[in-house]
Amino acid sequence: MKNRILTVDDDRDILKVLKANLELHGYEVDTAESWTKAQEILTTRQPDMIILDIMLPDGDGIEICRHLRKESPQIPIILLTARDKVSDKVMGLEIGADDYVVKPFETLELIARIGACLRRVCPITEDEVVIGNLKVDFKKQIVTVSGKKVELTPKEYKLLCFFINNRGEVMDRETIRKTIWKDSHIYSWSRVIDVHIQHLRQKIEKDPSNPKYLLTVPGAGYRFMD
Amino acid sequence: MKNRILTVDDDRDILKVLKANLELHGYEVDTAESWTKAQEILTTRQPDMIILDIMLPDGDGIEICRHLRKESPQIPIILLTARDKVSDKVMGLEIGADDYVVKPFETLELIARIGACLRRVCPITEDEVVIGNLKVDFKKQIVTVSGKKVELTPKEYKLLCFFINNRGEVMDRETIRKTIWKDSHIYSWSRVIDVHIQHLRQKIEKDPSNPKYLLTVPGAGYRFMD
DNA sequence: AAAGTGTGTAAAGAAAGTGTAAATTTTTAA
DNA sequence: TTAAAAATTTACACTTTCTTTACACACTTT
Repeated sequence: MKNRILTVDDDRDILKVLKANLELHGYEVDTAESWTKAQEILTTRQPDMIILDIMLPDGDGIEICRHLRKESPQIPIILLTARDKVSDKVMGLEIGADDYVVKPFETLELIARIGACLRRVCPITEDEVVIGNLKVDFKKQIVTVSGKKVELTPKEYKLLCFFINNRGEVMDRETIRKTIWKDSHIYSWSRVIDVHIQHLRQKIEKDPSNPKYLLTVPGAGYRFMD
Repeated sequence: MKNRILTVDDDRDILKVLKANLELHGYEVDTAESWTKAQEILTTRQPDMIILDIMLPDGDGIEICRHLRKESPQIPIILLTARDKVSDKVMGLEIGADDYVVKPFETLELIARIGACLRRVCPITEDEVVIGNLKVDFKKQIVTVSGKKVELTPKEYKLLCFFINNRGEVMDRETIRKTIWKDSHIYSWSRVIDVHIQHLRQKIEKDPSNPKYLLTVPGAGYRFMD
C-alpha cells in the first residue's frame, strides 16, 4: 500500500530529483510542471500528499494552496519556496499548508518531513494495536495492560499513540515537542517531556524503573520497543 | 538497488579490469570504448555515474565533460587521465568533474572515490548499514557486532555514524572536531578525539590494538575501512 | 643515539543527562 | 465560583558520559 505523492514544480530538474528520491523511499509519484497540469492529474486520481512549489508560471501558490484546502481538506500539503521570509512562512502555514520547506532544500530533510507529515495526518490504519500485554484501542481510545483498563490523561494518550506509530524508531525531544506540543512554546530546558514519559511509564510499565516498552536512548531521546 | 556506472576508456584491458572490479563491488557496469559508443548508451539509459578517460580517440575529454555537465548536470563524473599535471587537474575539476584519478591508478582507490562520490551526490540514508560483522541501524540507533548489541555513548555513536558515512576517506582531526564537536570549543592540543576513538575501538573491534575498521592514518587522522 | 613528534591507553575529576518526587500553575468540569 | 484533574515547573539525587591529564611507546628527524 504505497502512498501517492503529487509534486508540482516548474523546474524539471527538481521534479526529476524529487521523483527519483521519493520513489526510492517507496512512494508513488506524479509530477506536474504547472498548476494546469496538476489539476488534470487531480481529476483522475487523488494523491495522499501534495508537494507544491509556491512559485508557478500559471498561478500563485498561496492561492492554489487555499483553493486545495477548500476542495480537498484531507490531503496534506507541503509548500516549497525559494523565499525564506518569516512572513511567508507564517502565511504558508496559516492558509493551511501542513509544512513548509525552503529552497534549496536538503532532499533528506524533505523526505523526513513527508514521512512525519503522512504519519501525522493518516496516522493509524488499524483499529487496535497489541504489543505484549499492552493493548490500545484507537477507536474507543482505551488502553489496557494485561486486560486491565488504564486511565491516561490526554497528553499521555497522545504521547503513547505517537510512540506506537513510530515504534522502533528513536524519537528525539525536538520531534516529540513538535508533534505533541506543536505551537505551544516550551523552553528548550523544560523537563515536561521527561516528566510525561515518567507518568506514562508508571501507568503502562510493570516495573517503571526498568521499562520494557518505553526505552530511554541516552543523549538522543526515547524509543518504543516493538 | 544497484548503482549503474558507465565507464568510457579506449583501452579494452582497463575496461575489462574496471568492469570486473566494479561489479565485484556491487555496481552494474556499462562500458564504452569511444565517445560515440558512450553517447549511444546514454540515450538508452542514464547511469548514476560516469568514469571518463580524458584521452579518447574521437573527442577531447575536457570538452566531453563540459558537454555532459550541461546535458546531465546531476550525473557525477570522475575523470581518468594519464597526465598528472596540476593544471589538468584544476581544469578537470573546474569544468565540472567531481573527482579526478591519475593513471596508473590503484583500483581500490578508485573504488573508494566512487563510493565517496556517490554518497556525496546522492546522500540517501539507508536504514541500516552492514560492514563485515558490524551493523548499524540508524532508525533504532542500535549497533551490533556479530549480532551482539553494543552500547555506545552519544558521542561514540555520532563518531561511528560520521565514519561510516565517510568510509574509505581519511578524516583529519579538524574535520572531525568541526562535525562532531561543532561549536563546543576544544583546545587544539586536546586529546578528546583520540580517546573517543579508543573507546569506540574497544566496543566495535575484535582486537582494539589492531583495528580492522577504524584505522589510524599517522600524521593525518583516522579512516574507516570498507 | 638522542630529541622530538604523534598516537595508545589508563585513570580521575568535571560536566551533562536522566529519574523522580513534590510543589505550583493552568485547565477543565461541575 | 470552586474543586478536581491535568500540565508544568522545580529541585535534587544519581548515573553516565565527557574531558583532561599523565605517561608509555613507536616512529621520524637531526
